[in-house]
Amino acid sequence: MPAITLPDGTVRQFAGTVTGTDIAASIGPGLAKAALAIEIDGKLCDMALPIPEDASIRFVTRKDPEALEMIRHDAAHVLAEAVQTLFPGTQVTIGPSIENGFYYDFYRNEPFTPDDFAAIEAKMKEIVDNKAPFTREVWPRDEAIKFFEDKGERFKAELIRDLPESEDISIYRQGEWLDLCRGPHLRDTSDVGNAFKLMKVAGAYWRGDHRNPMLTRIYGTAWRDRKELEVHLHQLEEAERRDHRRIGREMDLFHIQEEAVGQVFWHPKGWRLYTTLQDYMRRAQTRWGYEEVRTPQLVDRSLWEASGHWDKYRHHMFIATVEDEDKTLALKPMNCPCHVQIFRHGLRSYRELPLRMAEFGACHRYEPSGALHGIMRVRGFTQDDAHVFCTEDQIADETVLFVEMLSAVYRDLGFSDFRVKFADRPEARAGSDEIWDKAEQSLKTACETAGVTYEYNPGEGAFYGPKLEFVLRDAIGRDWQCGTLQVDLVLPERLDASYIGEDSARHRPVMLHRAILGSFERFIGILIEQHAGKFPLWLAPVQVVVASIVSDAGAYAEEVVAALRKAGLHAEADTRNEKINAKIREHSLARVPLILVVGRREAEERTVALRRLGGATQEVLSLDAAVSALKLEATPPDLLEH
RNA sequence: GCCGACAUAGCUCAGGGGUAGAGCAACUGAUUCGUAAUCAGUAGGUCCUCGGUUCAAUUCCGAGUGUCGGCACCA
Repeated sequence: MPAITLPDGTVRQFAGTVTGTDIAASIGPGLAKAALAIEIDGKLCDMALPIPEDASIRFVTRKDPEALEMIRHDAAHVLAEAVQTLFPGTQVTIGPSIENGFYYDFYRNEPFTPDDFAAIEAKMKEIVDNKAPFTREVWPRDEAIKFFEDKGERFKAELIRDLPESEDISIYRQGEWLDLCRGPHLRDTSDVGNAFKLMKVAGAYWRGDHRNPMLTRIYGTAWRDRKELEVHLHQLEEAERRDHRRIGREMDLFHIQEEAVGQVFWHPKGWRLYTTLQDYMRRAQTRWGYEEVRTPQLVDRSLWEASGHWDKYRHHMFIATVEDEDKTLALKPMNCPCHVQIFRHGLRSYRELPLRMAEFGACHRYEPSGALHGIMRVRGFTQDDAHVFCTEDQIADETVLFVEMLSAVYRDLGFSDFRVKFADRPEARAGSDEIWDKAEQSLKTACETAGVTYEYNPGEGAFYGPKLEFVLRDAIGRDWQCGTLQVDLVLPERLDASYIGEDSARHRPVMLHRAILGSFERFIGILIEQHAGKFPLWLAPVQVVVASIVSDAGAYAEEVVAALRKAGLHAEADTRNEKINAKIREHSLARVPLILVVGRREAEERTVALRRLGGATQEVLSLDAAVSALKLEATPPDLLEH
């Protein structure tokens, strides 16, 4: 006699074991039709699952987030059935739901191509239209393994073998087809609906390990209805329009070419953006008590051996030799060992700590070819790097200070939203467990002091210490890891850094590695995509174009430009023999934030007609008023008087 | 690095075993115009590189390089 408690608190008694389907039917035909799944005591289950005992339940309908996830998961099953029907001999592996959709990994000698999509999608629609119920069965482990092995499905058999003994081996059937699956699933294949689309094929390693065979993965997107699908496809187009590689070309900011793979040729406008950002960061560093340094690009192998990088990262370092000298040097992949050299040059006193040493450090790393991506992932880049040499007691205060600085910088650059992840010891690491215990504990304490809440990112720390990762979210909801704060008790030891304490004895300092932007290249890529190239005025490479209407106003336009430049603005004159419509269109497409239109009238009255990017209206100002207003408006946020 | 796709004018792209095509941009000329495209003309190419097949390859085949999408990697 199970008593079923509904979300509104009412309790219904049933004569014997019931299912979600029974309960929904007993409540009403509307719900019976709408309920796709049932949550039993907080656990999402199939509608058809028998409920023998008292339980609190809740029905999941198409509008619930869980339903969308199930639609995607079911779509993956439907995809797998379609593929195995059309391409016999293909082995199935796994197919989860993911953000915006699903994928399924197959093993097949011949990989799929997007040309196969039409046929696969057609077959999927057929399967959906068949309205085949998803039914759950629990099989004995040995039987399941034998079944899949006999079918030649060695990946599935391996999955079952690796399931914990305590777990049921559940099999879901949909019509003729079946798959090992934890579930839960929707009622039948028609619940998947018609708002799905196959998107791309890709290679993926079995179980994510590059030593395993390569599978062929088919990605799809799936939604509740066609309208949601359309919105998603539209967002993808929008993201493509924001692509920093495209905007970089359109705005003439930078390029990359074959002779310098993974390295950026900054064009004048891109470099202006870069230096504006660098100037800003330099001011921030000064304000927060950093000293700037500069260290060599090429450093002898012995230093990298001492730091441990040679051992671990040699294959990712650019090595340089000269014919006349028997030496091996490496382009620095990071700055920390060099900063330690400055620290240990001469005796340091505890009075100097915390010592904050910053460098816009140009680094080179031989990134795997497949990792390269525009200017976001490159082989030559510049970090806004710094190392804080301090005592263990100072870690907490330094963390507080750093989080304060990072928040201010992100806010000034237009990012208000960021999360923190705590990455602890990786498998391959330097230093004893004791040291790691200490480093992780002090970083946790520091987070508490700084009021930083974080999520765990297990095993993702640097080889010399745990780290905080600062992940910011851009205008279209994508996450980017930029900032980092790492506690390092290993390198000071390895590179023999010390200071004289109050007790006149030598002590090891702690090293905090930290960056806010990460790398300029990557961060500028993010900035471009965040703003879709429409930068805030202070960052815009061309801030103002003065466009003349008639050639008689040309001289005045030049005069306006000169006045703006004198005030420190990046201004250009457009006195070409073109119609004003054409000029406005062109500079608007070039994402110039401000256009000053000048014709005969403005020249006579010494005024300008100000038009803002995207705006339909204009504002007529005197030249002097315009110059001082724009100068103020173009002031970097950290230099504004509050 | 691995799997797949792609590489044609500055850009976006079409084409195809036998003089290489469009739009935009560029250049020249005319036009002097009031808030998102004035008109006309001209020029522009090792069809990524190297090899093979062929009477003939930019096109077909192979290798390499690069880019793109994933996977793996990201000190």
